Amino acid sequence: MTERPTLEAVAARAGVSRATVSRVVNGGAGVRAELQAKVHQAVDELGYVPNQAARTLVTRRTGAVGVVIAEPESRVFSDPFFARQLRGIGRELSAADSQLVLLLVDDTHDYERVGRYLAGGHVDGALLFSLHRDDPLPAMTRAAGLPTVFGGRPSWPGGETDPDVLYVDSDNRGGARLAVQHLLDRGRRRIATITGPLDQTSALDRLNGWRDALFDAADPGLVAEADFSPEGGGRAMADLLERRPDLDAVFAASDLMASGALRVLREHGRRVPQDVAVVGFDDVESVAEWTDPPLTTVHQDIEGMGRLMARLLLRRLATEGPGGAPAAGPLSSIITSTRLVVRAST
Amino acid sequence: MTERPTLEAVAARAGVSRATVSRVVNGGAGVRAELQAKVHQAVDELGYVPNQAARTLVTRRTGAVGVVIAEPESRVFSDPFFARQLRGIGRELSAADSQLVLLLVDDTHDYERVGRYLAGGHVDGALLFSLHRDDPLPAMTRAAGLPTVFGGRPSWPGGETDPDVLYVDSDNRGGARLAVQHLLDRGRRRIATITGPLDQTSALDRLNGWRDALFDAADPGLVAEADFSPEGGGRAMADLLERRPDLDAVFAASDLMASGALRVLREHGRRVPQDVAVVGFDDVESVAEWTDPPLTTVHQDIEGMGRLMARLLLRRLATEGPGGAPAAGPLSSIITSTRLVVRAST
DNA sequence: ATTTTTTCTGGGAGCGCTCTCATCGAATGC
DNA sequence: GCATTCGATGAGAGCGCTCCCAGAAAAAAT
Repeated sequence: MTERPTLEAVAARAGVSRATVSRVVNGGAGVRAELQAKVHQAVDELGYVPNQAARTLVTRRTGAVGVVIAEPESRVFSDPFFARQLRGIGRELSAADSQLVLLLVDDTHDYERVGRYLAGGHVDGALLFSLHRDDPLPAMTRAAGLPTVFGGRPSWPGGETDPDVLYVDSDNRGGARLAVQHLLDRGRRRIATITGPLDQTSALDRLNGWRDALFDAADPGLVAEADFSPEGGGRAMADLLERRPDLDAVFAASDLMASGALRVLREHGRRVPQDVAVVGFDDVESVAEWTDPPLTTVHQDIEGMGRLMARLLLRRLATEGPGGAPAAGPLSSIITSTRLVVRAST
Repeated sequence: MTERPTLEAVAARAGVSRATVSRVVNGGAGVRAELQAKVHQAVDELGYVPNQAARTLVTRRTGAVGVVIAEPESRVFSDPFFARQLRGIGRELSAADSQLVLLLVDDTHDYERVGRYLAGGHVDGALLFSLHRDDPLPAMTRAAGLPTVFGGRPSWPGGETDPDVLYVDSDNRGGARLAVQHLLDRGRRRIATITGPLDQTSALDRLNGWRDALFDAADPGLVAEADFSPEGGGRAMADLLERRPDLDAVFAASDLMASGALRVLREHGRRVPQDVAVVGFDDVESVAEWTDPPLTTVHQDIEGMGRLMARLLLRRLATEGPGGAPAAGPLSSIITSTRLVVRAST
């Protein structure tokens, strides 16, 4: 590995000062065109690339944003939800010329390392996702003073109302109400629900939406908790069929779980939608459109949520960082709306 | 965001010098226990976290490794291959207390940003994956003098024999031979193949393995190129059925493509394995064991390959970096073996 | 022609850390 | 008891960069 050239070297070669090279490298404002050309030539000849560590040390900016997903890889890579959201984030950051750094937290031991990474100033801000109750990450980024935006409503006490806590979430509760109301409109009366892990607010909110719509008919015996996976959804469905063989509809809190439920219903000889109607949540095309029958589901704009998260963080960085504008109006969390997409499963 | 404490502040509080605090923070070798305790207390009280940029500036180490995947998110997140390999890498890096930084290259514009990130000294080394022919990344990391390990045999001229180029690959060609030989042993004679994108060496090698085993029977009309996806595999299968309705076996260069092929065969009323035998490649349980019928396939240890890549890179870093041991024997690329797993599709 | 203003450019401090080297006290050897 | 060695500590240089400020040069105004 040959020695990497420094600003100094470029300056010497171009016959100018370090300061001038620095100006040129950073846009060249206020430098004569002639000198700029000289500097550029020297940069090319030497193959100069600025040392980010040195730059970060003085500017306090890294140009990178950390995205932390606290789920086992297996889920991150199998649930299209993450991919979609990540794409939205990536697009937005890319447009702002920021680098997305994806950090996966798999086992507990990783928390410490990731925390150190975040607190160590490797990134300008953090996007945290899919948090479960008591996740230590929010406390970590807060202690580190790292601007953070959450994907999904935070679950800790007061988190929701704290103006310093920014999050992007979809209207889970409203969406769930929509789904269940639709089932009621179709004449269904014994409507079960398969929930996500109830230590996540999204799962909890969807369950509450189900309760809202059913009032007294919200029988706890019609609730089965799963984990957002197809297998979990299948198991929950089997469980429900055993407990309440007379159920005539199911609201699954994710498309993936709904797909598992559909399979189990088929195995039990129940026809969908004739015997049992099924509604999902997410509207991930690669799942909802390809199930048999295609799934009625609650649509949320996942990629858009990712974009919003990124945009919110970028705006926060722009106002809080050094040289930032003095707050162009307060930032606030965002709840995106949902809508029902009716296909053949209801 | 409150001012973050510096080493200086900790030193002042503990009543020692900066140097001593630095020693303690980095392991505490050669510092009296009494002082160590004092320093630790000061660190805790102040909530001190070392500034990585400053540290990196002098040590030239970041403690992070960049993993670059040059595929659209949609593929990265739907092909279990990446997840598995990533897990292997993550495990190994985690054990070495290094941070995995995942960089996704989606459109062409991203190359420049990722290149800048890699060259800018954000990471100590890079792991590059799934490269297509003429991918600019290898040239970038080489120009930046960044230690790099490749996933899959490099495709550029001389890349394979250059001792400076390290890669981990499985014996794709041998595996493909195994698969086709197995089909021959089963008495099949018109054996088609569905390949991956032929600008990737893994796809090319598997095609060559198919040719090896068939000799003269390797009819170009029995080859269809796809893209490693189920849909692509399905399309290729349909294509083959049209061109060679009398084929009696298919070797698909990935399990995902095989699954698509199985679906299309079923739709065309061909029974597997009676009418057409199918072999895949990868042995990703979540696919191969769940197809109908379960898939005979070539097994490769994907997670193990990820671990090997990481280990190779770490070893390279240990020897090349500042203060590195003077090369504990030369490093070399690794080809892992494959084996056939026979299930019900043949 | 002289002064004032405006543009450019360079000098130099300093970001927070590590690491070499000199220092100093204590422990050891004779 | 004095010279020698050794371990623990601190002083200080410097990593590569940005950015403030002063000074030089050019342009504009008097």
